[in-house]
Amino acid sequence: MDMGGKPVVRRARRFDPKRRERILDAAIEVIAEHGVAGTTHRLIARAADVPLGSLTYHFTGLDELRALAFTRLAERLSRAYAAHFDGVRTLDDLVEAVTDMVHGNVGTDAREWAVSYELYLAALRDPALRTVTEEWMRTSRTVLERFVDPDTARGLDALIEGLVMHRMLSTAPFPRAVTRAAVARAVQPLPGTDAGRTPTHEPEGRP
Amino acid sequence: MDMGGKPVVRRARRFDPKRRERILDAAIEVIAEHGVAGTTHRLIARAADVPLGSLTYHFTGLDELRALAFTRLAERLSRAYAAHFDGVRTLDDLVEAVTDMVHGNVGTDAREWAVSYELYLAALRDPALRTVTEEWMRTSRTVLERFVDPDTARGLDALIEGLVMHRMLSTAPFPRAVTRAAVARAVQPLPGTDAGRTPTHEPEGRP
DNA sequence: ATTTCATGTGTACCGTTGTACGCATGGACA
DNA sequence: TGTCCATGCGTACAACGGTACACATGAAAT
Repeated sequence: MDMGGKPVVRRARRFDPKRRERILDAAIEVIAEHGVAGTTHRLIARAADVPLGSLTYHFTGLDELRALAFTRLAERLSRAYAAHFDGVRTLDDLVEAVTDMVHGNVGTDAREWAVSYELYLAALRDPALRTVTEEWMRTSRTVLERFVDPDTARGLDALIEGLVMHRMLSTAPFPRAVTRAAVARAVQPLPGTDAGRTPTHEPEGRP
Repeated sequence: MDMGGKPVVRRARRFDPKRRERILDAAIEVIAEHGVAGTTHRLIARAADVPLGSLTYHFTGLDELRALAFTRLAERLSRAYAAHFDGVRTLDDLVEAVTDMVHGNVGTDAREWAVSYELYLAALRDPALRTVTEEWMRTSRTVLERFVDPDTARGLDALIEGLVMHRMLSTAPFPRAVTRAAVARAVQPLPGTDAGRTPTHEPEGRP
C-alpha cells in the first residue's frame, strides 16, 4: 500500500560530458535575458537543465562562472566578426559590410551585442575581465586593419561600437543611408594629412 | 547605577529638506561605485547618511529610486554637455571640443560616463528608462546640430559614444591625435554627395 | 568482476536585501 | 500656546541567493 511518504523522485544520474560548456552557454543566455545583475546560480542551472549543485562543482563560484562565460562569448564574437569581413575586397565592400553589421544583417544577434555591453560594464569594475575585453577589442581592430591603417581602424572600431549601441537604444528608425554615410567618412582619407593613407587592399602576405 | 541595558542611542531627529535630492545624488554615487547590480537600499542610505526607512518613505521602491536617479543624472549630463560646446564657433573648434570631451578634459567625470553606460544597459531591459535615454540622446544630438547637419550629428554622436567607451576600457594609451583625426573625418563633408553639407555655423534663429 | 573516484544530485544553512510597520518629534499653522 | 501630521527613525520579517556538503552512481581502470 502507499505509505503516503514523499516519492523522493531523485532524477536518474546522467552521463553528461559537455555539461561544463552547456552551463557556460546557459549563463550567456541568462545574462542576455536578465543582465549580470539578475544572473543567479539557480537561473543558470534551470536554463542549462542541471541541478544547482552542479554549478558549484564545475566552477569555484559565480565570479569564475561569469568570467568564463564572458570569455567564451568573446571568442564566439571574435570568430563571427572575422568571418563577417571575409569576402571584403574593396573599401566599398568594407563600408557595406560594416553597415550590414550595424544593422544586424549578420549572424551576430542583437541579443549577443547586449551581452557584450554587459561584459564591458562588468570589466569596468572587475580587473579579471579586462583581459577579455582587451583581447576582444584587439581582435576586432586587427580585423579592420586588414583593410585600413591602424589609426583609421581605431576610429572605425569606435564608430561601430557607438552606432550599434545607439541603434539598439533608439526607438526611432535608424536609416541605413545615415549609417553608411558615417562609415564612409570614417574610412575616407583625411584631406591635408596622410592619416588616412590606406595600404591598398591586400589582405596580408609579405613580398 | 548602570543597569547594563543598551543605551538605545536613538539619533536626534533632523530637519532635513533636500533629503530627497541628497538620496538621489547618493544613489548616483553608489551606482557609479558598485554598478546597478551592487546598488542596495542600505548602501544608498549610508552614502546619503540617512536611516534605511527613509528610502522607503520617499520612494515607492528601488525601481522608482533608480529611475529618478538616472533621470537626475541625465539632466545633469545634458547641461554639462551643452555647456561644453558653448564657446564653439568653427568646425575646428568643434573638433577640438569633441576631442577634449573624449579625453576627459572637461567637467564630466569618467565616473559619470560609467554611470551613463549603466543607464544604457538598464534601459535595454526596463522600458521605463527608455524615456530617459531617448531624451538624453536627443539632447546631445540637438547640441551637435548647432554645428552640423542632422545626419552628420547622428554619426558624430555615435562616434563620441564609442570613443569614450573604448578609452575607458582600453589600458593602452589612446593618443589625442588619433581621436582628433577620427572626429575630423566625422565632420568632414563626404565628397561626391551632399550628405556632409553644413548649414554654416550659425547657432540658430530664423530669417 | 571489483574497485575507484570523478561526476552527478538534492538540500540545508546563513547572510543579505527589499519592504512593511510602529513609534517619535518638532515645524507649521491655527 | 496647542495640535497635528508630514517627516524622521529603528527594527522585524520573509524571500532569495551563494555556497557547502552528504550521499549516490556508473564509466573507466585494473
